[in-house]
Amino acid sequence: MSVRVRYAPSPTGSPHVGNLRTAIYDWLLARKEGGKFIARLEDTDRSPERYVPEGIYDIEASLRFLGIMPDEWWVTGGSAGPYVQSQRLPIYQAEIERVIASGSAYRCYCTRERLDEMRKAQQERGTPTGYDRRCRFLSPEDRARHDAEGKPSVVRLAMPLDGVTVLHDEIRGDITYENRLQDDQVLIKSDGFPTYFFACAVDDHLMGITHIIRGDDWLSSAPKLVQVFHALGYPLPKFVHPPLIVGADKKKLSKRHGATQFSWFMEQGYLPEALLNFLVLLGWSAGDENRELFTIPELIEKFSIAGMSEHPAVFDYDKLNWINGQYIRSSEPGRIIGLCLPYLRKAGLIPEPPPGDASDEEKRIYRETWLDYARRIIPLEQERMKVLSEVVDLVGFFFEDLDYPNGYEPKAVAKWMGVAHLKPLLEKEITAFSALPDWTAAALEASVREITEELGVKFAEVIHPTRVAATGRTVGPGLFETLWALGRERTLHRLRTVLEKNDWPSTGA
RNA sequence: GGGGAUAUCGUCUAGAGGUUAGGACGAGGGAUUUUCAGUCCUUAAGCCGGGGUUCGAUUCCCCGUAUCCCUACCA
Repeated sequence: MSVRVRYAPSPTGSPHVGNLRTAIYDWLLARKEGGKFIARLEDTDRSPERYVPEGIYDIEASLRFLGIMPDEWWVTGGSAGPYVQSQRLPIYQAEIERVIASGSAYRCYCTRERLDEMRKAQQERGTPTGYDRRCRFLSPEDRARHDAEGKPSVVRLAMPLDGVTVLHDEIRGDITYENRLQDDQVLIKSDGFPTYFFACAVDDHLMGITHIIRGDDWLSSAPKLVQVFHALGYPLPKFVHPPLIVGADKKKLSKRHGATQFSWFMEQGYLPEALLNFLVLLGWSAGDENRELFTIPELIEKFSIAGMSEHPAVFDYDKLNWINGQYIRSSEPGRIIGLCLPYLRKAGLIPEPPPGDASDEEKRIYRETWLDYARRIIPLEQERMKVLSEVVDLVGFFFEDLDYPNGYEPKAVAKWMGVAHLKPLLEKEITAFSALPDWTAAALEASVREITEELGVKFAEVIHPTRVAATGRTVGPGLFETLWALGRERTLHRLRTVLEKNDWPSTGA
């Protein structure tokens, strides 16, 4: 039987990174085994906090971003649809009637109040909590009476009262649970919607799912799911419970650990392959290969359930940044430029492009003024970026109108704009740069080295003040590439401005 | 309270009944250099505890401990 795996998110907003890691595992397994990757929307919880209709777009965007497109899902359909649980109600209805008729499930008329009180009392007594099964043993007459009265009800699983349920997890092996300790799980809620357990079993069976891959947090309730499969008379798929992703405090990763929503990572400028690479490694390893960076084809080839770890993994933002930096550095500059432009526009460093119906002339000017400039600059910072959004801070000084000393780092000014040889240096540079036949990094360097000689100072004593005068800061790409990228006009303008406005010590004249 | 899972450097992990317990992130040091970054070299850092099995356990078993997860008409 060919492998079919599913990613089953709930539309509660932008998916959690742990959730997407599971999707990645699903996808890798499907690709590795030549199977199908299916996505199914689990929207059976209709409470306003848990049902965010727009959340579905975040899910789609995340999958697209990562490049892990389902073979069958609600967007494109498929032979086992519909792939949205709220559209499958009649299916659940038919199946639950069958299970009730078989005696493996029963209607429960207990009110929430009674359930709450019962639980409270159990907690106070220190006894295990759980439904007391009152309705399980209702007489047919009582049952008929409740139904006749139109009492609201839920349907519960009639959990076996003794014996054990053995779950074979592909990562951890056999796990044994005592049935008497399992609750009579609600399968159909009073609003008619199925709960996770029921919908999951029905859908996974009907969709031909061969491997249920889901977080470790499902492990303790797994026997209930297994019994639902039994009650329905379905064969069991394979179960895979990867370890949880946790925060630095070892607790299940959540909002309070910082960013966990996938959308945040997309906004920050993490590359898809970096995120995928990092997430895969959080709970899986290629074995004896001492390597952290894997291409997607390599991951598909090497992936296996056997390589999955069984203990939780702390989400390490530092390592993610390192991996992302690696991918940024090894990307084609053109790609990075294209990805960075939106950040520059958003920050107001470059304007929005002219509209489609603008004149060719306008478009040409935009391109030459902004795009060509950005194209010169961004590659200079490529090896410094950890995330794309950093480009704004990194290249800001290229775009901003520096009007000395406004926009200059005070510390940089204090350190270098008071040195004795600054004035002759600037004067010589302005003269030399104006006359430079070719505005290239090499020519600029030759020129500055010559000036250094004339001034009789160390190279560093020329480099640093020149950098500060031209950029307003002490750090950045190599000085000559910086000046080259800045262009002759901007460079001269900035040097002249410093020359004019600097607070020169009185010369005694 | 009950149940389940897990335990190798700070973090992600590899590993085998006998190894100098390997790699990576991060941290420290050094080199390169015009700064930062990068790159290269380098250092420190680990088998939870106690029993048992065994000639020999970090590795296998048991117990303990710790941590996490579940304990909803949420998934």
